[in-house]
Amino acid sequence: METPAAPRKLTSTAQTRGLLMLMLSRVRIATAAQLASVITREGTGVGYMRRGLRDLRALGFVDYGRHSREMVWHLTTLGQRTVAEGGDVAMRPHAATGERAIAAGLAPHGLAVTDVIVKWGGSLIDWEVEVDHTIDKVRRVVSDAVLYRPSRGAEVEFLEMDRFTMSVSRLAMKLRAYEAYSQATYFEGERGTIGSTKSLWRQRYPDSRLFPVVRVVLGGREDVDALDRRTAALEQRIRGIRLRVDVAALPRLMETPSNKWAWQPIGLTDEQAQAHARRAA
DNA sequence: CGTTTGTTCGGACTCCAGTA
DNA sequence: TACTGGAGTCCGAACAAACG
Repeated sequence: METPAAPRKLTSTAQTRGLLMLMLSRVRIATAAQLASVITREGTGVGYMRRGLRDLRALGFVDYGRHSREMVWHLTTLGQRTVAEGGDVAMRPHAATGERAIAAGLAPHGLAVTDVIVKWGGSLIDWEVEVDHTIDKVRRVVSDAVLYRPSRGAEVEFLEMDRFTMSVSRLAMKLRAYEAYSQATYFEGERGTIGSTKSLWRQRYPDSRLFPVVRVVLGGREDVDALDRRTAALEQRIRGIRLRVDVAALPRLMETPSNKWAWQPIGLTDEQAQAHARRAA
């Protein structure tokens, strides 16, 4: 590939650079430490990641913005196009690069989402961030992240990050928006003929028996008790919601191996969700 | 033996508390 | 309020070790 005059010898392997590009295309923004923890154990390899990132920056594929002390990395538009042309992963053509999010001071939210994605483990390829689910002309719900992994009757899971920046009632409204999305229908068939009504969400996730679980991660505070109180308040607000909602506190998740993560269900149980699905059918 | 990966160290930066 | 010095981090580069 013709590159804009590489100023010096590259100090990283093509393999790591490719991996970095791939990871950044999935999580959108990340710190060097976060990226390192995906492929090496905690603490090691950060310097190595930095080398790769520096090379990629010299090549024009990535850039960084500052969030206080930390460098927050993101793909450039050139980088995004390159990943898309690589063909290994599906890239949305007009996805934002993350540069603006960092500049706007939204880095902490994005980094928290990245934290969960990275710590969750599994394949980064299976994640997509900032996914737009349009309900109708005025309503839509944008998922912080979607995990493409079959789970509990659905082919994906939704991830929502809350950093104590919105009120509990607004958080509840977002979950109600998910509920609306789960129940929205559209009419299929010619005007005036006998068509059929179908669930909107099945257009996008046709291989799911049940509407996906919404996982809410509460962060923004180290105080776990405060987060628990928020969980309880949220549970109150969404009482009777026809949606499976699981909640967990970010500080707890960060200190626990991901296979032991404990999620607290505050919406429907799997059985209830199945019963609803049968009744609707 | 050249390349790749991990570690160490100095410098630069940011945050914060104390002071005028 | 503006300034300053200290403390703590993070970055980058040099160095060392492991690898094929």
